[in-house]
This record gives sequence, C-alpha cells and structure tokens, in this order.
Amino acid sequence: MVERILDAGRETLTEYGYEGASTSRIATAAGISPGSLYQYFPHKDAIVSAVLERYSDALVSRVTTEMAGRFDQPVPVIVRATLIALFDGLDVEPAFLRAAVEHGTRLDDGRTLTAFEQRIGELVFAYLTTHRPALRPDIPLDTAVWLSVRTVEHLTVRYLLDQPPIPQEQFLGELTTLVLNYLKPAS
Amino acid sequence: MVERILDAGRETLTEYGYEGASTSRIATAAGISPGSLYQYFPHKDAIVSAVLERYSDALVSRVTTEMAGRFDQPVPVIVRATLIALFDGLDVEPAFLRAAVEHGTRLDDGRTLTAFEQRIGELVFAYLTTHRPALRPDIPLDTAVWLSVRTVEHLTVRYLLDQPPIPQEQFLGELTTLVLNYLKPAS
Amino acid sequence: MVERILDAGRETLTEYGYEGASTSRIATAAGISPGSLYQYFPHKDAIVSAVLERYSDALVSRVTTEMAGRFDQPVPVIVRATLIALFDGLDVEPAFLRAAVEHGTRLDDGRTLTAFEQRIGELVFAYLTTHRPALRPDIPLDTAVWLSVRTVEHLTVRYLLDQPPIPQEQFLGELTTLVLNYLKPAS
Amino acid sequence: MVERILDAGRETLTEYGYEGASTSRIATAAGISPGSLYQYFPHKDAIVSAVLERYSDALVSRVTTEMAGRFDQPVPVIVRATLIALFDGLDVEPAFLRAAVEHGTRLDDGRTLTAFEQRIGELVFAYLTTHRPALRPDIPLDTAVWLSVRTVEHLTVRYLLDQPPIPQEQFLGELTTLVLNYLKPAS
DNA sequence: AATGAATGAGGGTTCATTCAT
DNA sequence: AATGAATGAACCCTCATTCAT
Repeated sequence: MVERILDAGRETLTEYGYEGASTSRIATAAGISPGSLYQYFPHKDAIVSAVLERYSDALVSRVTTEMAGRFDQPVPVIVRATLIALFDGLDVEPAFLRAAVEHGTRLDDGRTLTAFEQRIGELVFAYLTTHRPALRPDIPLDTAVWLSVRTVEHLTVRYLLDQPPIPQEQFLGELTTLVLNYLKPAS
Repeated sequence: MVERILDAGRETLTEYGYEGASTSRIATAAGISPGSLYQYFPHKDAIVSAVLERYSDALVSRVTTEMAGRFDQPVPVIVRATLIALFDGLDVEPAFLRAAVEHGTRLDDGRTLTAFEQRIGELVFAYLTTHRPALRPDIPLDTAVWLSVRTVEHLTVRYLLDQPPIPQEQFLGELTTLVLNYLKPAS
Repeated sequence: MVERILDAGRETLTEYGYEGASTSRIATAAGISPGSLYQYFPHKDAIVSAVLERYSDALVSRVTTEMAGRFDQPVPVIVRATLIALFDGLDVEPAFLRAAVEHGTRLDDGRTLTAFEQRIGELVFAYLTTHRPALRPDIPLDTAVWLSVRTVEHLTVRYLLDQPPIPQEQFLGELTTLVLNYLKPAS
Repeated sequence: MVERILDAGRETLTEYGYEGASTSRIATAAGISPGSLYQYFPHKDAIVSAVLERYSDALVSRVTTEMAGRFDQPVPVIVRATLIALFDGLDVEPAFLRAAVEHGTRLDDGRTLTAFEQRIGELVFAYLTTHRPALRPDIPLDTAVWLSVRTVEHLTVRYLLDQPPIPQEQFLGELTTLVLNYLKPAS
C-alpha cells in the first residue's frame, strides 16, 4: 500500500509536476481516498520526499554497484563507467526528473538532494583516496569531490532535461574529459 | 512604475521566498494595490520573470564588460577574470539567489535561465573561437561551451547557497583549474 | 460589511449551533464567498468572538444604563431593576443564547464571557461600595460580587434555556430574594 | 470491556479535552481498535455521555450518602455538609471537569447534566420538605430547590475552574450563607 | 489609471463511522 | 467478537485574478 502510494506519487509528479501534485490527485492515482494517504504518511511532503528518496536510493545503489566492482581499475575506466551509470540512472521520464529537481531546489526539502550528493561524494572520495598517486598531486580532495560530483550530476540532469543538440556519445565523452583532465596530473 | 513593481518584486522574493511572494505582498511592497499590478503585467509569473530577467541582464552585462576588455588576453587570464566577475555578480542576498534558482527550475519559466546561459554562452563561444589555437585541438566548441557555462554557473550558485566548508580562494582556484584543464591542450 | 458578516454569524450560530457554524455557512448567510470573510477577519474564531462580543457589549451597556440611572436608590430597588434588565437582555432566541454559552464554555475563548462578568462585576462592586452601610457588615465585597454576578447570570441563562415550569414573575422574585437576603444585614 | 472504554474515555477527556477526544484516541487508550468501540456504544457521543454519567452517578451517590446520614440535623448543618460533599466531589482534575462542563453545555447531551440536577434536586426537595418549619414560610419549594441546586453547582464548578483569588474557606462560607439566607425565615 | 473588495476553486488535513476480513 | 484499513464529506484558509467604481 505504501508502495502503491509511492507509485501514485511518482505518476502524479510526472504527469502534473511538482506544484500540481496535490494530495487528492495522488489519492486518485493510487485508487484510494484522500484520507487514506494519512494512514501511511504524516503529511503530503512525506509522500513526495519518500518518492524521491526511493528514486535517489535506487540511483545511489546503481552507482555504488558500478563503482564497487571496479575499485581496482584505473581512474579513466571507473570515471567513465560511473558517468554512464549515473546517466542511465537519471534517464527516466524527463517530467519526473524535472519534478525531482524542483523538489531538490526547495529550501526545506533539499535534504534528499543533499543527502544524495553526500553519499555519492563519499563513494568518490573513498575511491580517489585509494588512487591518490594517479591524481594531480596538489589536489584538495574534499573540494575536488565536491566540485566533481555536483558538476557531473548537474550537467547530466541538464542534458536530459534541456536536450541540447549534442550527441549523447559526445556529451559523455566530453564530460569524461572534463572530469579526468581536472583530476589527473599535468602530463 | 514598472520599475517600482520590479523593485518590490525583488524585495518580496528576498524576504518571503519564492512561494511566499504573493501578489498582494508585492503590491504592498510597491505601495500600490493588487489590481494595479495587472495594468503592467499580464500575470504574476510575468512579474517574477521580469525581476529575474533584470537581474540576469545585469549579470550578463557585468560579465560581458569584464570579458570585452580582455579579448586579447590569454585564456587563463580571461577565464579567471570571468569566473570572478560571475561570482561577484551572483554574490547577492542568498535568499534572492535561492528564489531565482527556484524560479529557474520551473517548467515554463526556465526561459530566463536558459536565455542567460545562451547569452553567456555566445560570449564565451566568440572568445574561444578567437583563441582556438590555444585550446585542445580536438575540442567540439559548441559542446565545450555548453558544458563550461553550466558548470561554472551551477557550481558558483551552489557554493554561494550551500556554503560548503571550502575557502573562497580555493573554490575559485579549483574552478579555474577545472575549466582550464578542460580547454587547454594536453601539455 | 463587517456588520453583514456579524449578522450572518449570529444567524448561523442561531440556526446551526456552535459546532455547525462553519465558515462556508456564515459566508452563505452573508451572501458572500468564503474568501471574503478573511478580508474582514483573520480567522473564523475572530468572527464568532466578534458576534458574541457585540452581544455582550449590548448587554453590558443595557445593564449599565439601568444601574447608572439608579445609583442613589436603595439596594432592593436597584437589584430588582438590574435583574430584570439582565433577564430582558438575555431573553433572545434561545438557540443563540445556547450557542453563546457553548462558546463561553470553550477553553481558549472563554475570554468574552469572563470579560462580561468582569465588567458587570465592576459595576456591581462600585454600587455596593457606595451602599456598604445597607449591607451585611461582615460581607467580603469582592467575593460577594463574584458570587452574585455568576449566580444571577447563570440562573437567568438556565431559566431561559431550560424553561422550567416556574412562572417568570416567581423566578424573578425568588432570584431577587436570593440576592437581597445574601447581601442585607440579618435584620 | 465497557468499563475499560469508560476509563479510557475519561483519561482521554482529561488529557486532550473535549474537542481532542477523538474515537481513535479513546480506542488507543482502551487498548482496542476504533472499530470495537462500536460494539459497545452506538456512537462517540454515547461513550462520552456514559463517562460523564458514571461520574455524575458517583457524585449523586456521594451527596446522597452525606445527606442521608443527617436527615435529622438542622438546616445549617446539612447545608454546609452537602456543600462540602459536592465541592469535594467536583474537585477532580480540572481538565476533566472542564470537559464535563463542555459536554454538559451541548444541545442534545445536556441530558446528563439535567438528570444530575434533577436527582440532587429531588434529594434536596425531600429534605427541605421535612424541615419546612425551619424555612421561610412563603417559600415556593420547587422553585427554591431549582435555584439552590443550580446555584451551588455552578458556583462550585466555576470556583474550581476559574480559580478566583478567593480562599476556599471563605468561598464555602459565603456559599453557605447565600443558601441559608435564602431559605431561612427573616429573623 | 487606479483601486481593493470580491471571488471561488483549490489547497492539505481530520475523524466518526463502516465493513471485509 | 474484534479488527483496522478505508472512507469521504467537511473543515478552515489562501491567493491569483477580476471588475465595478
């Protein structure tokens, strides 16, 4: 049932956008009455947050799996693999992605987004730490991770949302270059 | 009068945030009645959009001026100067910046943001075109601009909004490195 | 307009009782839309409170006038006159009186009732002070006033609400006796 | 089981007040499910009424016992004893007393209160009848009882609820005087 | 041009009651 | 008997927009 509400929430978010996702619409989409929503969630925001958290978790999980299997591989390989995993994970209905971003932007509720970036950041930090020798020696790791994670995330989202006239292959290639050139030592 | 409404809109956005900026609050701040708003703007969103457009214009103008005076200078110099100009231009009241971002996220209204990026992009494109020899030879310029502009913009905004524990100097330094390493030829 | 809402509030209270007096019913009774209520009152309770305050004020005014014109008359005369003034003032539609009592009972909102009793009490206190020699010498005035006011008020309300099989003349006579015998010196 | 619900009802009334005493809270307090409430009571109000009736019964019983043991004693003695018994009986948690009064005020449900007053009234009537010679000769007994009972009850409740700055001793003394002076013959 | 009162659909939420299990 | 999830009408309140003045 929680599941059903979450699905309905996602549908509604996708169809009506962040602002248009009213409790009554969510209830209708779930095939239940408005009151029933409150049997499972304390208030509307909890529903929306849960929807996004579920998605965020799946994404983290996906990226984690991808990286975990390659901790011993060289930086270029893992960066590219990670980028692709993230790209694929974000390549859902654009309308839903847009709603998620709108939510992530919200003051109080940015938590889900922040948490997502935090988790991905930790992962990246761990990996880079073990590969420090392959990196630019003077790099401040914390800062580099902060920048990299947000850059990759944002560019991917924007690419999927705005659909600029850039071939997907080229986009991924350039994004990879962007990250690698930032991390690697001046040859 | 339009001016007065725009000022009021900005004030209200800053003080009450995106959601809290109701028409009646804007009207009050402008010292007029709610009805009068509609003499100058077709609907609320047009007001908010105009407020942000004005800000966006100022920002473009600022960056343009900065770059224009240095078209003959080497890439690292101009990149750094541009970054700083943008940083300073975005370093307004965080509450306003946040409201602007919230609005920029909106489906229909992303236009202002898009237009901003478009204009900055053209500028950067023009500059890079004239400095093509100093760049990585295989770089696809359109794409590189698309990536660079959005990266710089977003990271700066996030830095100002989230205030991560990164010294400003370091942030600007790393951001510069990120961009330069992406553009320059492998040495 | 405030007037119209207040009248509508009173009507609604009378017709539907305290619990049944919803904002939409009040708005309907006033011939306006629900939203308009909030142009004149900050929230529902303010409307109900104002309705009752208006009634309470009228009542205080009536009793005050009655007493004021007789400050120089002997205790029995003024007591009886006051009782009758109060009786007549409370003799409105029983349904409205009932709603008023329900409201007076409410925790937060008892203020109107308390204020009413306070004001009547002050009046009575002033009068009795000037007639102290005609009273039971050992009487604690504050306490006596507290008791008398609440007794008279409550018995009158109950009489009007419950309509016991007691002739009105007898009720007023006995109530007068009750108060006078309490105040006067043991003959 | 009915007992358990009644206890739960009282607890809930005390803790959450009249308005806050929802069926689900009562059910929770009783350790059963909301649905089970309806196995024992036709609707919510029946529960609340029963809670108050139980309390009312206890009160009547207490007063009855007190009076019964003194039918042969003089009026002042029994009046004072009765007043004190009532006072003590009403001196429960104020929150519960308040809830009881709120309920007693209700249109349909005033029955419990009325019944309480009726029963106490009968008792008082019986007593006064046997002591008629000690009373004011012209007193209409029915009416006198009606007035006395409601006066004593209401003043005591108000005293306990509003906690005016009157010492308890003085309150009881004055209340006794009020009643006795009303009943006794002009000396 | 300017007003600002009026609108009214829509928002999120509560809760007494029902009924399939 | 007992459950407790489901109901759904009703609640109070907000606010972008309109329009008579």
